[in-house]
Amino acid sequence: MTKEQATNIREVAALAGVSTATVSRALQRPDQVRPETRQKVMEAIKQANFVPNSQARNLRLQSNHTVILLVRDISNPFYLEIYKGVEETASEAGYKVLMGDARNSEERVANHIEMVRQKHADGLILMTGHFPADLLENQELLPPLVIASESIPGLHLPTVKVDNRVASLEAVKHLLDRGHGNIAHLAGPLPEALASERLDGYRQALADAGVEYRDELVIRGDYSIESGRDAVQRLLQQNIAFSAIFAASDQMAIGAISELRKHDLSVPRDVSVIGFDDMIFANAYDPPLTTVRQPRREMGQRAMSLMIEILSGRSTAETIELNTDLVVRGSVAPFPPGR
Amino acid sequence: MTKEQATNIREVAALAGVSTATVSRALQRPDQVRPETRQKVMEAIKQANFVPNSQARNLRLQSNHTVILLVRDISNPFYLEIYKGVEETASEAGYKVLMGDARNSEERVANHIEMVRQKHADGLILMTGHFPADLLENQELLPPLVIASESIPGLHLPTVKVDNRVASLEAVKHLLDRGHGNIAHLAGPLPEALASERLDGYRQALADAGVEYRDELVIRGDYSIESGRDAVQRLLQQNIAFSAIFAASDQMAIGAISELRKHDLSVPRDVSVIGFDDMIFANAYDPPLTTVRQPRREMGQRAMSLMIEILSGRSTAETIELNTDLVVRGSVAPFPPGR
DNA sequence: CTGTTAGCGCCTTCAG
DNA sequence: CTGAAGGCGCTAACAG
Repeated sequence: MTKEQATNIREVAALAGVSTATVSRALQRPDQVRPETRQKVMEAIKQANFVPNSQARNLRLQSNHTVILLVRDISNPFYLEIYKGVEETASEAGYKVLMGDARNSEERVANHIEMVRQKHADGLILMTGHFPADLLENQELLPPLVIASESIPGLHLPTVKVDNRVASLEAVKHLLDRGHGNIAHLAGPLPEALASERLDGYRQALADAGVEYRDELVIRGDYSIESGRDAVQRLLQQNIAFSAIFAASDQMAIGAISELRKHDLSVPRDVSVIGFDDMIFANAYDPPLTTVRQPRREMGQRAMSLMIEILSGRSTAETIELNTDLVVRGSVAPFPPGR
Repeated sequence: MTKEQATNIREVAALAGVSTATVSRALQRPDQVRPETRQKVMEAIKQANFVPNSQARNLRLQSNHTVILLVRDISNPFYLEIYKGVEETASEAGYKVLMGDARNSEERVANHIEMVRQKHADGLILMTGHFPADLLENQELLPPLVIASESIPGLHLPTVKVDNRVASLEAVKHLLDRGHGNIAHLAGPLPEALASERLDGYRQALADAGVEYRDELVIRGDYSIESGRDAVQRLLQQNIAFSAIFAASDQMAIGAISELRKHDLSVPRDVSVIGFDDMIFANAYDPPLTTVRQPRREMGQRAMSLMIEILSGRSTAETIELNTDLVVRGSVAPFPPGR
C-alpha cells in the first residue's frame, strides 16, 4: 500500500502524460493551464505523493523567501512579541522567519550576515546595538538589512523604532512630578545608541526640572534581570540615596524590585519604579509595573514590511517612528517620598 | 574601489587559473589540494569577494543543515531556554535552527511538516501536544522528527521529556505535607498527554494521602498567564474552597497569584502556590515562586542530539527521560492553612 | 495552452 | 593532485 514517492517533477510529468513545464505551471500559475490538464497533473501529484523541492526552486529563483530576525539576546521575552509581528506580516507575503540569537556578540552578528550572503536567507532584520566595524567600510556589499528598535552609528538603513528620548523623558517626568529628586537610572549597555537615547531623555527631564544630574545615579546594565539586581546592590552598597528608579527595561526593573525586597525595601512604598517595554509579565507582577509601552507587535510588522519593500526592489531609506505610552500601574507611589 | 563580485565558482576558477572542481575542493576538502593551488584559489576568492551559494550546495547535497524547532506557543518564554539548548548543540554540528510558532493550531503543525518535506529544513523538533490525524496514518511518509517535552498518542518517535507524573506527584505531596487538603490544579489543555500526565501525578498524590479527588478543583487552561487568571476567577466565582494551587506552568501560577491579589488574597498567607517550569522570572517574582524545575537547556540539547543521530542515519528509537527538581521558594506557606 | 531547452551554482565521480 | 562532465530539481524564455 506504500505508494512509490515521486521525488521530482519529471516523474510526475511522465505519470500525467505532460511535460515538466506543465507540471511546474500547474503548481505555480494554475490559471495558465487548461483545467483538465491541471486536473490530470494534480491527480498524478497526489498519486505519487509528490512534494516539490523548495531548494531547487530557490536556486532557480535566486531567493528563498526567508528572513532572519537577529536579536540581541533571545532570553529576553521582549523579542517574542516582535517575532510574532514579523512572522504575521511575513507569512502573509509568503515569507518564512528564522530567529537568531546574537548573544551580545559581534561575531555572531557577522555570522548571520554571512548566512544571508550565502543565501541562507534573503534578508536580515537586525535588533542589536553593535555591528562588526569592518562591515561598516564596504556598505555596498551588505545584504538586505533592516534595523528594528536599535540604531547603529554610521549605518544608515531602513529603520523602525520609537523615540526613546521622549519616552524616557516622560517617564522620568512622571517621577519628578510625584516629588522624586533622587532618581536612579538603570541604563542599557552604554555607549550604545539605544541606551544613550534613553539616558538622554533621563538627563533632559532632570534638566527641565532643574534637578542636578549625578553620575553615580546611573548604572550601566544589559537589560537582563540579573543586571537590574546588580545595579540595586551597587546603589545600596555605596549608600547612594534614591527614592525612585527608572529602568531601561522591564527585566531590569523586575530584577531591581526583587533585590530591593531582599533588603526589606518595598515598592512603591520605599522606592518607586518605572520600567520600559511593557512586557507580558509587567501587568501580572506585584506590584503591577508602571512602564513605557512599546508597540512591539507593530514594530515587528513594520520591520518586516520594510524588508519586503527592499526585497521587492522598491528601495526604502525610510525611518519609521512609532509611539510609546506611559502605562501607569502600581509601582510608583502616588505621594512624594519620605512620607 | 568596488571590486566586481564573483557570484559563482566558475569566475573564481577562471581568476585563479584552475577548474571549478579545484575551487570546490579547496573550499570543502582543503587537504585534497596542493597548498600552492589552494593559496591561489583563496586569493582569487578574496579578491573577487566571493561567497559560495548555499542553495546550490544544498540542492546538490540534498540537505541544508537546518532544523525547525516548532513550539506550541512562542509567547511562552519557557521555550527560549530550550531554543538556546537546541541552538548550541546544533551550531556545534554545523546546523542552523529555525524557530516556528504553532499558535496552538494543528494546521500550522501540518504546515511546518510540509516545509520539511519541501526540504526547507532537514528535520523538525516538535513541541506541541497535537498532531494532524491524517499524518498519523502513513507514518512512513513523515520526515525526520523528534519530540521534546510533550508526547503524542499513536506517534512513536525519539523523544526527550521529563517524568511529569512523578514531578507533579512530588509537588502536590509538598502541599499535602504542609496540611493542605483542598488543592486546586490548574491543568494544561486536557486531554493532551502532557496535561494528562501532570493531572495523573496530582491524582496519585491525593490518592496516596487518602484525600478525595474532586473534579471541580481541576481547571483546564493553556499554560498562559491569562488562563491562570481565568481559572482563579472561576474558582472564586463558584465559591469553591481551596487553600493551595498546583499549576501546570509558571505562567498559569503567576496569572493565578495576580488574580488572587485582585481579590485581596495573599500568597502564601491565604493561598499557597506551586508552579511548573522554573522559568527565569520565577525567582524574581513576589513571592519567589516554588516550582518544579525542568532542565530546559539540556532538553533542547538532547533533542537536537537525537535529531543529529537521525539525520546521520543512525536510527534512534530512544526515549530520554530527564530529571526534575522541586525548587522550594516562597510561594508555599510553611504552616498549615486556616491559621 | 503546451513542449523543448537551457541553465541557476555546486559537488563528485571518473579519468588522467 | 587536477580537470572534464553530468546532474541535483526546478523555472522561464521561446517556439509552436
